[in-house]
Amino acid sequence: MPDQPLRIATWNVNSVRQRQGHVERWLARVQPDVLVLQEIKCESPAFPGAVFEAAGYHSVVVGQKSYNGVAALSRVPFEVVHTALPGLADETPAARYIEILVGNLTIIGIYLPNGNSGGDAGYAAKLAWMDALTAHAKALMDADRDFIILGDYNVAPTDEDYALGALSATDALVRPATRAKYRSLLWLGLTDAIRALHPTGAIYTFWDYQSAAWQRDSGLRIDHALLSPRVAERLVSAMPDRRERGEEQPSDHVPVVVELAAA
DNA sequence: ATGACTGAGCATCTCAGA
Repeated sequence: MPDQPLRIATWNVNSVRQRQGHVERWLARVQPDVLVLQEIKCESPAFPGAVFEAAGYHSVVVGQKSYNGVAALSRVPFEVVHTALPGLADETPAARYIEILVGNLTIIGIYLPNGNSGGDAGYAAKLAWMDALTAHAKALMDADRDFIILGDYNVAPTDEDYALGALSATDALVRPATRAKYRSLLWLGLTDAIRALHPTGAIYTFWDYQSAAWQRDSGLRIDHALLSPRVAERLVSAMPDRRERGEEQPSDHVPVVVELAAA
């Protein structure tokens, strides 16, 4: 079955219950085919799926109390493939991973651990999560699958990806070990959708609530969409939707939208 | 030198976020 043109997006909403109206309005305005959400911050039964259903989107939810939580919304048919990152040695994994299949395309939504809390163990858990993600992506590559991994990576890949002073050099989002793991993922042969089309310049996806970060444009580029090789050939556009950060009571992240041509 | 937002939850403080 040939793949159709697709508009695929990711958005860390920082509580889906606080941002339900924002998401509804955004779906109506942008009309994505698939939207993956991060930091829904609720257990699955509390997810406002009926609201999105009324807007034409089916959903799959991987929730937990208070923290984390991911979901996928789709107006096209899909199958749920995984609700946790395969290969992660964690008895009770946090709700950070959803993998669905749309036609021949695997769509993976991730909320990668921040790594700044929990001391050395917390940072080690971030790196372990990245290792497991890379191993799984390699398995998909070896199986010759078409896929896109998008979401909140909590990694600013280069110094161009955060505003001067927005982070310290020792922050878990920019530490050399963090960036090395990210490059290991990229170097499987994946394409960073935003940088493929916009190789240089400040392009941010997050602005802290503190210190008037939005007003000063003191942002970070930490939400990414990585494409497998054949999917990268279909890439038409990729850009954060900055407009959402200027809305009332916004999330601190904005959506990132990727458009793919038909296969 | 400093500034300090937001959300959830056994809640008037703590943890986490980045």
